[in-house]
Amino acid sequence: MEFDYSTALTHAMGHVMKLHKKNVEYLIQDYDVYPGQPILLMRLANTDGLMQKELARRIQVKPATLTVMITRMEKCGLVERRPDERDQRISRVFLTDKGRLATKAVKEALRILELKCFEGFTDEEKIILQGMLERMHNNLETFYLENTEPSAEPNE
Amino acid sequence: MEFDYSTALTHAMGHVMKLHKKNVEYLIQDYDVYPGQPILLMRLANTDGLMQKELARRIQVKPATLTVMITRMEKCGLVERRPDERDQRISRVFLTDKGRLATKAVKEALRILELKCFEGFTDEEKIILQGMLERMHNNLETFYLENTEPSAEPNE
DNA sequence: CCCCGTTTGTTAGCTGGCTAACTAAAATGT
DNA sequence: ACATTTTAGTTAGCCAGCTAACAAACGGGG
Repeated sequence: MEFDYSTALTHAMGHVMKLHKKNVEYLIQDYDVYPGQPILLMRLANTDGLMQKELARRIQVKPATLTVMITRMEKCGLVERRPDERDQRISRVFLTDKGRLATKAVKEALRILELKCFEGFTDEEKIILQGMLERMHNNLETFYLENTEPSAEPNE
Repeated sequence: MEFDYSTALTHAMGHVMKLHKKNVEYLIQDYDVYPGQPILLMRLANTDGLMQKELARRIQVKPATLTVMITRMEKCGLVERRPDERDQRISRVFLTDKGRLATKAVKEALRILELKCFEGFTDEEKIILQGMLERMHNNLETFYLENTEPSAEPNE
């Protein structure tokens, strides 16, 4: 009656995501884009000019992490910071022209890879998978909140 | 006719895995075990005494990465290196008693989390998901090999 | 008006992943 | 038997993620 993690579904899922990441890196290697940046570029392509805190929240990363990434990307000329006029604490992040070009390439790479990844899948299967992922996410989030924020049921 | 990565299934899957990792980190925080180590400990619990290269291959990590991890874990007293008697280049990695204790706790945490993650899933659904993950893995691996090792069809 | 708490962002220092360049030991070949 | 190549592991230096401690700007209360 042993639990064998090597057969766990989350373990298999981790391997798939690792392989996906390796593929992304291969496809974007000719641009000045590093491993963590595609997801950030996709977010910026969608909505430019967010403040860093909000941007960090959207891509599920801590503000401190984003600071370093943005600084690097600014040096590469992919993005630029512009201070907010009203609130001097805030700096808003925008894509440069070079950034927009890189974003286009990254988006195409991700599109191709998504196609390849689900080759042979029916639309119905993809919908089923999406539903499962949502349920997993809910389960994990509930578990996390229950453990870290035992604010509910304070007594008894 | 735009591709929107925020709706991509791999994107959703990445979020699920991130949340999973956050939960693992929460559950093991009281032990001298760091984020990348659970998967390594699980492997060692399964088969002790592997040479580093083989161990790296099993957990899908480069040998250089493993060197640093093992060195740190050796300092923490979780594992120990023993030189191979026949081949002086090889060092084999073993769990210590402390390592075995930590492994037990990690395994329990992963078991609980796996249960929570798939709460509400039927056995059939889990089998379906497993099949999908295998197909995704195959698709991505095939794509990677086709691109990086165009050894097949050398001409024409 | 000024002090104090809050919010935004940065810096420092850690783990973990990678590649590239290196060392040392073993295996091979002439 | 010696030189060469191959293999295992390490080191250095990079990017990405985190936490903790900090600086600077905003805002509200007395």
